[in-house]
Amino acid sequence: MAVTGDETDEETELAPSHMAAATGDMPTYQIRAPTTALPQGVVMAASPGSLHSPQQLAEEATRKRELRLMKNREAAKECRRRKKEYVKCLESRVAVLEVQNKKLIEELETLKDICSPKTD
DNA sequence: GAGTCGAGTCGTCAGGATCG
DNA sequence: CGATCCTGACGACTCGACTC
Repeated sequence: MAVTGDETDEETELAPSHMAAATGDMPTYQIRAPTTALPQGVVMAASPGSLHSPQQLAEEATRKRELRLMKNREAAKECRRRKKEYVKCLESRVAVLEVQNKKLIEELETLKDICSPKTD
């Protein structure tokens, strides 16, 4: 499958935050970062003071919409990246806990053997 | 090879959360 | 309170596996 190579292995603390609100489930893996950086190639629109004709207003509206779509596109990508990372994090935690659980069960069996009265 | 299916990805919209 | 951010949901698209 031709997939975008956006895998990262950075160790980020994924802090569940607000929003157990609506449907409750799905904890969020949201990291509020100061992302004021615009996607490459984005040029800020002309200052609002310089608008005149309806055509210019329409162009401004179009520019705003395109900028919003572009930002949202990037936001969606980032959101999906974080979600993948969160899931990966959960999966590795599951793996660790499974090993831990297995060890505890083994330990329990050993202790049972030691403590159980011999019936010979 | 053509058709179908399931899984994955992407862009967009809607609406709640947050910020200034 | 308007602007912006974040994310679930949806539809469109692609790709590989499978069947005929």
